[in-house]
Amino acid sequence: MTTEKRRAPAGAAVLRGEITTAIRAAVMQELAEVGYGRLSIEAVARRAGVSKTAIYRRWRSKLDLVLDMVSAVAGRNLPLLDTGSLLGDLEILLHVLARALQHRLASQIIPDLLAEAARTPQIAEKLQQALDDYQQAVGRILIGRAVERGELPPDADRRAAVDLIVGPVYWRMAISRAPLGAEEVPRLASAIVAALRVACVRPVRDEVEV
Amino acid sequence: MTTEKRRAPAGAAVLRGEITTAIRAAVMQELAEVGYGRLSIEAVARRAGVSKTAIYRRWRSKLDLVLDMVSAVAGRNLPLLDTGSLLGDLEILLHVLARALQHRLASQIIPDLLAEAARTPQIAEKLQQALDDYQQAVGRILIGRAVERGELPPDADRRAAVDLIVGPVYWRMAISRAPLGAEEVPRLASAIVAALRVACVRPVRDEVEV
DNA sequence: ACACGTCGGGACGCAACCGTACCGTCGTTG
DNA sequence: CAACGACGGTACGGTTGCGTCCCGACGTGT
Repeated sequence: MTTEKRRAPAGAAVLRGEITTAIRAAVMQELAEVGYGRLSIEAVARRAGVSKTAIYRRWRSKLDLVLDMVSAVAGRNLPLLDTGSLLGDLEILLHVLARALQHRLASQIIPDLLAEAARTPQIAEKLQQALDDYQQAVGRILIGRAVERGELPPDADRRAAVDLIVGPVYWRMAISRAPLGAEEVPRLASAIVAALRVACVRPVRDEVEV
Repeated sequence: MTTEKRRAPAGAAVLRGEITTAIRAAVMQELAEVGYGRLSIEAVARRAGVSKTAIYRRWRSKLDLVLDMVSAVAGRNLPLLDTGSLLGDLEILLHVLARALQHRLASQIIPDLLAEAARTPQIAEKLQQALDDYQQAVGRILIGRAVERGELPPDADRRAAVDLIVGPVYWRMAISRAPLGAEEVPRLASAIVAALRVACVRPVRDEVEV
């Protein structure tokens, strides 16, 4: 192939960012409205006011498109302030979670993709990775700080901790779909602290395992 | 219309139970495999080895079909043994939950339908109803007993209690999709008991905590 | 000012599914 | 034993979405 002089694309021959943005927004809307299973490229194009070709030029398939969006959203990790106490840190975290899950888009898309992950390995992988990162962050920062302060034993089980922290909020907001009043957060937070103190006592059994 | 003598359907003119059963099984399989969004009557018919007509004779639409199955499954409430202590009751419940969520069909169908509920009012209604029943059962029986025994204060907040009990298990099994070893249950149970003791102190506000 | 070359848009063939109408089958009831 | 009548199965038109191809438009670099 004599690709002697290959000028870089220029002029109208360049992806217009505004259109990419419009597509991304449309995907979010569609994802929330019909779910991943029924997500159709045509509907996305219609909603974005864009041609199908515009989408196929950017992503190879529906899966590619969604995977890209997931990593974009999941990439940014939440900042966890250090309030000086486990209880305070926890309250902040719960507020952030509750706020995030209050958004219509999030509360529809997240459970949908999590369900889809059970049957689409690529989605599962991406989400699992994002989830692991998140869990590690929570475990390392939140629990780690508490251990340093002496609020929790040093051999705390991070996985169990994350279950206890995130589970109730997710259940309440995304499954039970009942609002979590701001005034309920402190009580929930202190309950979780109590649970963590108990749970983080390592496998009592006859110890042995590391 | 002279509907004078109308003989009751008989002979071959009666729904064959075996076919109904085959359809139900096929729906479960399909639901797990492609989800509600992509559930197609044709695929169900194929898998069940049955004609589409057989399905349309029994249910008016896809929604009807699924709603029927949901109420059939959700109808049966789990028996909660009385072990004599909140901790014991809780361990039993957690084991039951973990066992139920271990089944492939359940762990795929439940999150899928819960996500779908966010956009299909009828499904939401059915599931919400089933969920409410379940939550009430747990709250009334499990928490109720604990209150009678004096393990929890009488004005316990059942909703918050259910969040703390079910949330972590659901998160672990259905979202994080990590197995919950039987040896972890006791620790989790005792952690939840600790949380309940704290959480069930009603809206404290400016009151002296116990 | 020209030419380059990618862009967005519309159209097309293909495949899957929906919901219905029709048709021969079959077991019970009188 | 004969006739009833709903059964299950096939066939059909209509709709929707996929993925591709071709074309005119357009704006930057030479």
